[in-house]
Amino acid sequence: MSEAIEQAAPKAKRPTRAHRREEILAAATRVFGSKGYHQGSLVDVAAQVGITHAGVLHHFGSKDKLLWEVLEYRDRVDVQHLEGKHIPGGMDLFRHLVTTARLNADRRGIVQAYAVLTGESVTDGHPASTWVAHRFSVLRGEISQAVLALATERDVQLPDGEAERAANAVIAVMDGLQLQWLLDPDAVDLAEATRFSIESILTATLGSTVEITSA
Amino acid sequence: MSEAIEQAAPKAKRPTRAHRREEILAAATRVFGSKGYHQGSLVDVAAQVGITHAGVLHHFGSKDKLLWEVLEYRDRVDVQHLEGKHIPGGMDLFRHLVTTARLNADRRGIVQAYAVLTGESVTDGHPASTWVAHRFSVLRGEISQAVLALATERDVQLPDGEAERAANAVIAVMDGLQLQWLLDPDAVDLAEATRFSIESILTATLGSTVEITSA
DNA sequence: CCACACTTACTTACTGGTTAGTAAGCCCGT
DNA sequence: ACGGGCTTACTAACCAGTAAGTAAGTGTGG
Repeated sequence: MSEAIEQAAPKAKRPTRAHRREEILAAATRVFGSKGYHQGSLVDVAAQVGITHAGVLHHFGSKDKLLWEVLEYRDRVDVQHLEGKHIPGGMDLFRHLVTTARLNADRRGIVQAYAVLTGESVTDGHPASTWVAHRFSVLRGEISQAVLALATERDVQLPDGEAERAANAVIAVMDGLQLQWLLDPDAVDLAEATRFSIESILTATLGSTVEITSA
Repeated sequence: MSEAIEQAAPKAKRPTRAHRREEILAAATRVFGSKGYHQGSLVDVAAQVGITHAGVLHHFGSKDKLLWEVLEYRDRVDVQHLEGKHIPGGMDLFRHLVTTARLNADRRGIVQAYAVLTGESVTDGHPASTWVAHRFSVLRGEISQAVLALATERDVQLPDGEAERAANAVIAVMDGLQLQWLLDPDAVDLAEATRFSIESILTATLGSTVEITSA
């Protein structure tokens, strides 16, 4: 899917199609992140890679399609630091979530893009809404699975729907903390607050202290 | 502040200034909620009250000022169901938060407006960003105060900054749950999920079971 | 009590700006 | 020499804000 991203210096050759698309996706992530989808224009995106907005459309066809690829691009970046490509389960999943939060504290642009697009997605007919809804439902499934695994591991019998409630709370707290952190980075330590919140929810759900140790 | 809103049928007189402004604010809340601030136009707002966009500007001067008044309007609506106008402390505050969540489940428009504008506010130079940041800091203060009150009440010694961490988690979970609920109302029971999440955080923070009983 | 002065609540018409998308053509590398 | 990658040029739509005009109301002095 991504070959030939190297070749940085030698002669300023014409960029390959794949490389150019990657550049545009990175630029679009920055622009949509800092201005939102509707307010961020193709002209802005194009300017960042030194071409005109028609050049961007040449590669992506329409603004909507560009957004879709940006969202998929984020997914790719999100899991690229995992060794095995599969998402972990049980306690490893929560460790992964905290680790991601720690990494995110140094990737403001991506966090901002995610927050802005998620917020915008609740507007009527927004092109990102199905993507966000789908993402939530996938996360919900994975996290509630992990909660159930922990409960089984600790011989705890959970009331019906409790794992889903905990999963919703975990997702909510991560998104909410990102918002607060974006608006006032000094008020929230993203990684620490995420760890604290998830631990709290798991501890209360499982009825015994849960600690998430660093990876 | 609001006199002569009655007089429904008789002759279709000219609406008073106060009444007209109220109508426009309600319309703007709907429009900004369903389309966002940038994408929602003054023409949209004006059409909902049956005037032109210039008529809206006559009352509010500019789109930015209209937004500001919409945000203040939401604050007013938010606390109007409280008997005494002051915000409660201690356990009453958490009861209030859950009650508000329950009411919000039947006020989708307002929740949507809040979510959309909060999300948009993290974009660069957004007119709502200072309002949202201020709102967060006020909430943070009130909630951490309430957590401290509960801790004192139960003779619990909290580590330094623990009350603020809990407050951040509570705020985050409420915002995050609203997002999920807006995108998929069937996946989240707003009031129930809010109660569960806040109880979890408080229970874990205070080290003993906390239950939030209905008001 | 009523006419004249003034204010309020708009409308219509316009300005200057920005937008996504299209069409046609140019240039460079292969 | 040909095709991909791009530019220039354009369109049609939409935007917030301004200016000027109008009709309906309100207050007041005689």
